[in-house]
Amino acid sequence: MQLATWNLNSLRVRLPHLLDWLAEQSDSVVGLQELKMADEEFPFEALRDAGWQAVTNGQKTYNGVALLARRPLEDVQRDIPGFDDPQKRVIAGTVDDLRVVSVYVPNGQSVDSQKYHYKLDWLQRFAAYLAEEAERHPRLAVVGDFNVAPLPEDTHDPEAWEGHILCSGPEREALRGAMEAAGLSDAFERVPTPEQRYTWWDYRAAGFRRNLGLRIDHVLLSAPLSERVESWRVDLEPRRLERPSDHAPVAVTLA
DNA sequence: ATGGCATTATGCTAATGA
Repeated sequence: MQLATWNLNSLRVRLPHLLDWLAEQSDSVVGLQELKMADEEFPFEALRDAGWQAVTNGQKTYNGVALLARRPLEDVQRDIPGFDDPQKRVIAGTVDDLRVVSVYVPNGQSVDSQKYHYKLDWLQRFAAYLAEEAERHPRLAVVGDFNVAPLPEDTHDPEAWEGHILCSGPEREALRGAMEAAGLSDAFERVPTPEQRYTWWDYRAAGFRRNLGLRIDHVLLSAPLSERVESWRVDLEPRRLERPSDHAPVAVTLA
């Protein structure tokens, strides 16, 4: 089976891309981010017709996350319990014996901005939540847009990005701390380094054509799942289409 | 250092993203 994640940057605009991409995916659980759409508008019917169940935590204009699966999604949890946050960034569900979380971590705007501190606080809350989820669910997968490039080589220009938003020390430490607290490891690190590792490219300055990308979308796995990783890939085809999302889908296959 | 491009909305300018 396969675990995947895709920040769509508007489900309304990207629904045709999503349906085309889903048609090529076999047994999968897919996390989506940046739906920018309220749950009442979510295209449940189009997805059901395509063979996918969906659970959503939507929001108008900003944020919004979902989980898709070909099999029933149960025990659905929206948001981080006990954290009063109006931004819809988390949804969790269970498919068979697999617990999956779809997350859209705050962007942070710029280092030391108000949004940056919100991001760091948010990651602390998320870490505590993941630690609890990991205790409850030995087979835990956390997929999404983490808005953190973990390593210098996860950017096209490590010197230029060093210390900037998505790459600052506190952000990287917060992500690593969350992973350690929950016993999660990056599926990317379980496979030989692929030729293409970036998952996001700036719309501006022909970022995709020049491959000026970042690796900020991740599939994190608890130990029992980590051992089952067979491959990690980023699908570039949707990024080449007209009016693409600025993110490409990432998929990890498990034995 | 800035903007570059895209999406959305108490819309034609401003906020946000990464």
